[in-house]
Amino acid sequence: MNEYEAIYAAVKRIPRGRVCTYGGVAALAGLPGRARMVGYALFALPEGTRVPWHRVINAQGKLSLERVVPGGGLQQRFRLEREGVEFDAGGRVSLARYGWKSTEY
DNA sequence: CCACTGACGAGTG
DNA sequence: GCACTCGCCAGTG
Repeated sequence: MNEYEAIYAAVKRIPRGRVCTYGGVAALAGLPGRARMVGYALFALPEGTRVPWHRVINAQGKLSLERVVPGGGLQQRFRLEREGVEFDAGGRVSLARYGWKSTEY
C-alpha cells in the first residue's frame, strides 16, 4: 500500500458527522508530521474514489479547500452541514465538538 | 542537482 | 485572533 492509499484509508475511518485535521489523518496513516502529504494526496485525489475528503479540515477549523479555489469551500461546508456539523460566524468548525480521535469510535 | 511550491502544523510576536 | 517563519517532503521545471 502506498502512502496515498494509506491516507485515503485513514480518511475513510472518519465517522459521519465528525471532522479530522490533516495532522490527525497523517498520524492515522502512519505519517506523523507529514500533514502536507495529506493535503497533497487529497489534492491529487482521483474522482470516483469514495473518500469523505470533506471531513478533513486544518487545525484551525477552517476549510483549506478555500485556499485553492475560493468558493470551492462552499461545497465542503454544505456536505458537512448536511451531516450535522455546525459552523460559527467565521465559517469555522469547532474541533472541540466535532473533532474525531482514533481512540473514539 | 537545485530552487520553488504547496488541501499543513507548531511556535512566536 | 492574525501574520509571519520555519520544518516537513513529494512533484515539477
